[in-house]
Amino acid sequence: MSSHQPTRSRRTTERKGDVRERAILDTCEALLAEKGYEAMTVGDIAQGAGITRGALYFYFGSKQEVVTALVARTVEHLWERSRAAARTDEPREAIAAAMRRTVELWTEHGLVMRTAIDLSLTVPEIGELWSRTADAFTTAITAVLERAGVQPGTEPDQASPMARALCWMIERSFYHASQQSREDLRKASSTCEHIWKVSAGLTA
Amino acid sequence: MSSHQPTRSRRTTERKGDVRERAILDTCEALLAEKGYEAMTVGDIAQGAGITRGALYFYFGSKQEVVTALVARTVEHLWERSRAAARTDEPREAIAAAMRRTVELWTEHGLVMRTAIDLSLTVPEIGELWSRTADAFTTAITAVLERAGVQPGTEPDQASPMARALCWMIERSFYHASQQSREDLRKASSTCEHIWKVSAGLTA
DNA sequence: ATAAAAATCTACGTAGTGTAGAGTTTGAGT
DNA sequence: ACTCAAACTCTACACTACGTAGATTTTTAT
Repeated sequence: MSSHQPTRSRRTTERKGDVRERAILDTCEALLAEKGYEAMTVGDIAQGAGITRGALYFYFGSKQEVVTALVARTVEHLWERSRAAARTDEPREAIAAAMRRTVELWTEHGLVMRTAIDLSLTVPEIGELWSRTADAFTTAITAVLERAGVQPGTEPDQASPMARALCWMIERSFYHASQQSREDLRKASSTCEHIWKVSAGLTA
Repeated sequence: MSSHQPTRSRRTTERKGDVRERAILDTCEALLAEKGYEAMTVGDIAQGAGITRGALYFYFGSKQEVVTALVARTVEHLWERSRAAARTDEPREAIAAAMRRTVELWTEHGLVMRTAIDLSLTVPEIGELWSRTADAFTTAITAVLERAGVQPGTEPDQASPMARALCWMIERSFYHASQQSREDLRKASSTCEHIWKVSAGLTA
């Protein structure tokens, strides 16, 4: 190997470690699905990634760090997807679009998102990541509510606090539904959408 | 000691173990507040209760069993309180009353309730207990919605699923608020109450 | 070709869990 | 008052999983 890469080789061929790192995170995600966080041991992850425990500690300082990295990777994904969010003006359509996107996110990344929520309390780093994500969603919801005519402000019946509550409702509903079937996810989505609309005053 | 207790002594003086058991649960609750579930070791609990680790394992088979018992004890409390629930017919007042009660519950037992939620996934027994509790709340909310004129049924915009979503909203909102201040709890309560009313069609 | 950096390994120290089995206290029946 | 079983408590141990140390091999850059 080693094509010496004429000029554009500021970044040489991908480090071997980068591949391993990805392998570790992938294995971690798989094991998380298979046996859950507690039952999953550092040895398991290493074995799955084709290295020994000792080698794994070269990449990550602890089991928690591995999972944190996995969450970070996924959340990164969410943010990118969110940035490409529809810029619909019609509130009714904006809400429907948002819920469609949320269903997608949870079908694709439900496992990691559930893990993030579960570990938010015990792993501060993850708590921080998830808290940021929730804030982003809350902000988005607030905007829609205001555009639909809800009073802006921080009083209990004004946009901000309402958005926060709706965000928690969505989080929890999807958290549970995504453990069941894809069908449950769809139903939960419809219900949340309905409550969101009603809360926005779009009662018709 | 040992007054021989003429006739009514079918149940002799409280077993020493009963006292210990209570001491263990009390200590567990205190430690949970102080250092959290993960950091709290079985040795800590035993020490706090004035016995050795070995002795503790006479009462409970594991750390998880201790916490499960604690949750059970608390949930028991909730149920009793719930049975004594106001039987108001006027929906608006029923909602207000329910939220008042919920605030009480979370101010008094927030810590254990949060723990129950956190461990629901990893400790099946606790998951079961909490799931029952949530069901009870959902049923109550459903009743109020229906009395307020919401269509009964299981379609996404009918009473049952809506009640479930509202239940999750309340759970999550209080979960977070109870980690902050009593004031936040009050605010969260107002917001949830408002959304609940609007969802019930009590928009005036 | 060589030396630094990157990656990997084996071996060890530690903490916390749960179990075994022996010892002590309590109390109900005689 | 005596006794025996149940209730209770202890010390000691085995096991698992984590994280660290330090030696060793592989890659990569010059």
